[in-house]
Formats: sequence, structure tokens, C-alpha cells
Amino acid sequence: MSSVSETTTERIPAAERREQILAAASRVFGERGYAGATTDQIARAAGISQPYVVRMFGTKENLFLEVLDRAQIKLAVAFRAVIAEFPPVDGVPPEGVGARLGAAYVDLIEDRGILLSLMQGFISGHDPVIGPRARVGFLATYRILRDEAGFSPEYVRGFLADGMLMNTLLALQLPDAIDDDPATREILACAFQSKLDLVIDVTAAQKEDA
Amino acid sequence: MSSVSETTTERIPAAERREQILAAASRVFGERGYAGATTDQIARAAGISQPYVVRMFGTKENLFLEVLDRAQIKLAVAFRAVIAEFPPVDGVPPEGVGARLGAAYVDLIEDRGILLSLMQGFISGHDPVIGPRARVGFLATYRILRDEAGFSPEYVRGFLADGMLMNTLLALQLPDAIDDDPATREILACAFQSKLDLVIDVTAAQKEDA
DNA sequence: GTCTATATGTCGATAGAC
DNA sequence: GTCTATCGACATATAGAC
Repeated sequence: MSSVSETTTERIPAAERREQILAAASRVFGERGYAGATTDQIARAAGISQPYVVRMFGTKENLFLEVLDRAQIKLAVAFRAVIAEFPPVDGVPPEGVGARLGAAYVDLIEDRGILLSLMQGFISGHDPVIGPRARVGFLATYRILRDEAGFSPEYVRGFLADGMLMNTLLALQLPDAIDDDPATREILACAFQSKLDLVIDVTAAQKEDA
Repeated sequence: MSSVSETTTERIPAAERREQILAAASRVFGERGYAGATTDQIARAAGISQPYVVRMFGTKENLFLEVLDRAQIKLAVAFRAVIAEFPPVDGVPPEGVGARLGAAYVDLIEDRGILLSLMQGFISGHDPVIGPRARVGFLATYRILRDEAGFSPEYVRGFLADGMLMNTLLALQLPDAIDDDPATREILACAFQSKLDLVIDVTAAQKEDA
């Protein structure tokens, strides 16, 4: 709170501005996709001018790559926090770790920006620069579950499959349409179980500020 | 083979041209996404001029909606063909139907256009016109598995989860990168099992004509 | 049924002032 | 550290000829 009211734009450190832009970009890229998002939309969401976004990150592609990196890093950090708390014993994960990792994942993808940035990566396999990064990130997640948590390939496969279904249900915004069709509640309850109420609330909240 | 060589563009019936455009659009939308694809790229892929694509479908959005519809319809047709062959007995699906439905799904999403059009729909939940269509298509699939095939909600959930993982692995083009990292083969073998060789071949073939 | 030409708008990126 | 102004490159859609 330095001055009572600014008539001109506030000057803040570059590092902090960077974070604001990345946060805004995560949301905008998530909603509109890489190609569909414009640097101007991101700039507005961050409260600055469009050329400044470009100036900071060089190109739109660079900005997206940083957003994708951040999302992948947050995922790795969240999983490792759970694993550190419940490390494998003689190479075998203790009972209940899978459920805790699943819960951590749901908490993470409630941030729609993270969820959709990750999914944008998945569908960009063909892209010569985004594709390789997305593959590396996915494999890193696999390795964490397999080598650090100690799960078998079969268990990891099931875990990832569940995650991908949850991704899809949230990306589709099905929790928003839960009253349109009884089947919606049925599949959501089955996929999210005790987290059902949470995802309904969060999805509704996200709809409001959109 | 009506004439030896055309100097001008061939005139073919509108209905047939429509199909050509839809097939081309499926591929292009799949690779570049809805926003990233241009009507000109689609036109070139179909061997006609850009304005003719627009003339036929009115807008790019309409064209995408038809592509998405077609993909969803092909999925429903494929599943119903399997169910007709092995209908539920006393409301319970016979042994092995799940595996056959899974195989039918893999066969379907080997068409990368179909796979990625469906996935483009999933990540377009926020879009006021594409979103609702994508949700309806997803729920239609759920209902076919639940009501027509006779599976329990829990089984359908697992089936859909497996499908979403396969979607992701194929969209990421991981079969292409199978030699880059031992973990890649491990997760692919686990997810696709006996279909592994097939998806490796198909992905490689698709890479060539891209 | 299909094309060429083009209007109209938008976007990413650069230049340069403050 | 941040803006305004603007260029040049597309992209969608329309008009109208053949």
C-alpha cells in the first residue's frame, strides 16, 4: 500500500510480473487452447498491455512452454510430497498411498488452468516443440509412480487411467451439467467418490468468474 | 476413369465432396485443434479451394460440429455392432464383451482424426456451442455401455478410464517414441497389451504421411 | 459445382517514448 | 518496467465469374 490511488500503472518487479502473467496464461491457455488463446487476452487477464507479455516471454510459444512446465512441476511436487510422507517399505508402497496420491491429484486439477494446460500438452503430440515436452512430462509422472512410489506397472496404468478419466470429466465441465441427465451424476459419483461434492463446488465457482 | 488427364478441377456431386471435406477436416482439426486449424489447410487436404469449404458448411464452427458428430456416431455404431453380436443375457453382459468393446475402440481411434476430434471436444467444455455437444456425445457413450451392453456403473467407469488413457497415449504419439525411454514401452505394453504391435505400426504409418 | 479476387478483421511482434 | 502506435502476416467470409 504505497500510495492511495494510482493514476498510472503500478511498477512492480519483473519476477513478480512474470508470475502474474504465467498465472493468467495458465487460465487463458486452459480455456481457449494454445492456438485459440491470444496474447492480448492473457495480457488483459494479467492487467497489463499485450506487447509487454510478448516482451517478457519472447514469443507466445515460449510462454506456453513455461506454463506447461510449471503445471508438470506442480504435479511432480504434489506426488513427491505424498511419497515422502509414505515412502515404500522394502520397495513396496504402504497401504492407502494410492488413494492419497489420487486425492492429491484431484486437488491439483481443481485448478482448471493446470488441468487444461496438461491436457493441451497431451493433444499436442504432433507439434515439433510442444510434443516432446509433453511426452517427457508424462513419462516423468510415470517414473515417479513406478520408481519413487514403488507401484507395479499394472497399478500405475490403472492409476493413470483413473486420472485421465477425471481429467476428461472435469474438462467437459460435467459437474456443471449434473442436473441435466441422471447418468451425469452416476458417472461422476463413480469416478470421484468422496470428492464428488468438492468437484461440484469448485466447478460451479470457476463458472462464475469466467 | 472418365478422361485421361484433367486440366481443370473435376466436378463431382456435392454429397461426395462433403464427405471428402469432412474426412480432410477430421484429420486437420485433429492435428491442429479447432482454433489452430484453418479452412485453407482443410481445403488443400481435400484438394479444393478455401472458399468452397466455407460455402459448403457456412462457417468453420459448423464444419467442426459436423466432424465431431461424425466421430461420435462412428463410436456409437462400433459399440452397438459388438453389443448386437453379444447382447446381455438377463440384463448381464456375457463374458468377454468388455474385451471386444475395448478392441473395437482401439480399432476406431487408430483413425487419428477420430481420436483427436473426440479429444478436442473433451477440452472444449467451456465453449457455449461445442461444449454441450461434447457432453451429450460422452453421455451417449456412457448410456450405451450401461443400458445397452448391461454393464454396472463401476465397470463402465473402469472401461472409460482405460479408454481415456489409451486416448492420451496415442494423442501424445508415445508409440513413435517407444525407443527413447524404456518406460515408454512398459506403459504402452501395459495399456494396449495384445494391440501393442498394431498401435506401433499405425502410429508409424501416420507419421509418414504427415 | 468450383474458382479467383478481395473485403474485413485479428493477431503476434517490433519500434520507440516515457 | 511499461505503454502507445503500428506493421505485416494471416484467416474467415463474401461477391461474383465461369
